[in-house]
Amino acid sequence: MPPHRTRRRIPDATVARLPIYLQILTEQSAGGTDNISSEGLADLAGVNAAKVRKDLSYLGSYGTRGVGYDVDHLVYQIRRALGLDHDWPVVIVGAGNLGQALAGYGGFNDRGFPVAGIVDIDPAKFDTVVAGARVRPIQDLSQIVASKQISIGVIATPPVAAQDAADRLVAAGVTSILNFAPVVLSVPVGITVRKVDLAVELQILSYHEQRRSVAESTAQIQAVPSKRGRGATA
Amino acid sequence: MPPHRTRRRIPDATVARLPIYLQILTEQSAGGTDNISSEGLADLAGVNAAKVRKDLSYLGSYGTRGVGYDVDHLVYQIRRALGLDHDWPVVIVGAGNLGQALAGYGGFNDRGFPVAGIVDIDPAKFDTVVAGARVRPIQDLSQIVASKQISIGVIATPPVAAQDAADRLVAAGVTSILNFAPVVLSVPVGITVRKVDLAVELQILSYHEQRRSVAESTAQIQAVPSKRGRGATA
DNA sequence: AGCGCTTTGTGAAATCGTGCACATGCATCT
DNA sequence: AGATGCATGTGCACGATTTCACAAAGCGCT
Repeated sequence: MPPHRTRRRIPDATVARLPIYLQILTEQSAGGTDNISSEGLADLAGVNAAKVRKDLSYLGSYGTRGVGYDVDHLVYQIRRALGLDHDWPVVIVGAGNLGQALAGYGGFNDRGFPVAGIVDIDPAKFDTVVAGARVRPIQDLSQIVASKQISIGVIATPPVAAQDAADRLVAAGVTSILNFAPVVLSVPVGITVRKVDLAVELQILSYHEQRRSVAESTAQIQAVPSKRGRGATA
Repeated sequence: MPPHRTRRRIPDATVARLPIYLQILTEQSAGGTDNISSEGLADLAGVNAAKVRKDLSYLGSYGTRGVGYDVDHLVYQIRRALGLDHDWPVVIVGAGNLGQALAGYGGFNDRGFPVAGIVDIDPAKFDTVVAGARVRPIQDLSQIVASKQISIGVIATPPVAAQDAADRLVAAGVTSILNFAPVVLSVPVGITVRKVDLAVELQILSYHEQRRSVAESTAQIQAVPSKRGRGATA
């Protein structure tokens, strides 16, 4: 059996951090840094050094004791673990405000997720060109997915249309869905769904703001305890 | 002391789920349902009923044994816990593709986060009107934040400008930041940052897709084990 | 070649989150 | 009023994740 056989399952929490490391390492590589320690990477990512080492250990032993990690090699290994050694074309359902912005957002194409198609249910939108892609009728979805070997779909429809969009995507053969609509989708087992809800993010910030003001008004004693240092706060 | 004193700290995992419950309950309320059981809510949210009960128990004992929860009262309590009993105006930094889409995205205004201003550094964009808001120079940021009592800022700039945007927001007095730029921000302790990175989400999906294909090619034995049922997958 | 410095990789402990199982308490019916 | 049934609220066990702490290992210097 080949040396790089299927590694043991990587914990979800780690999978969620690997893209961050990847982004930082790519920047470092571009900046000419060719070696980095777990502590250096941890500082840049705003996490604990031990966590970085444990995360990376799930990929294999690619560091050098006393030295650190070779940046380019780490980039290669993380990309491989995440399945980023080839492009994953995506199809966007919904050509409204958000769908158009997503199609035009450079971050998709640049990072290995070219927009292979964008569909809508509204005939008024057909054939309008959004960021180089022509909007096509939702009836063409299956054909687009099949012909371009797409396995990832993005839902950018209004809430009421989201479940229908999901059903159509699944029927067309898509197995992963990124959902921007503020609804909980119901999908068959085996389909992976991730939800990004802007209002939810803001509401979580609201919670922290609210706590802040309650704390301020009730006690002057307890000065900001926050165990959080510099860097992103959860 | 008042009965609704500062409750004990709510776990992050619970805070992240409360907005989902809130959304579902709001829909249910609009649909005429006035009572719901933990199991009913759990099904709609795609989670375990015990988890729902435990989550809600952090807010207090607002259910009735043998009956369930009063939908409207739960909506009220969750809103209060999240600090949604008043609006939180937000300011958007960056009037590019994404910034414009965000400003035009109804989900902000509708859910208690009115866009109180949008600023950019590029003079060419000044005074263009985006979804009812006039783009203003970034120099006006402090004044906007101060005059409208803003505590939440949204960063929708290109990656290189994001740290500067964060510094300016913090200097202007903002204490919570929602960051859409794919960079790790460095902010003083006490500032809450949440990051939404579209590419990260896609990369996580990519990981699952990649696993799927590896699994398919190595073993036909192990049929999709997936302990995940219907509903959103993590 | 050996020594010492540095940083990895990983057991083990501590913490956090989840889900089960059931006693508790409310409402309804007789 | 008492009995019955049902769904909440929570103690407890389990699993996942984080953090600590240290032995193992590479590198450079003498």
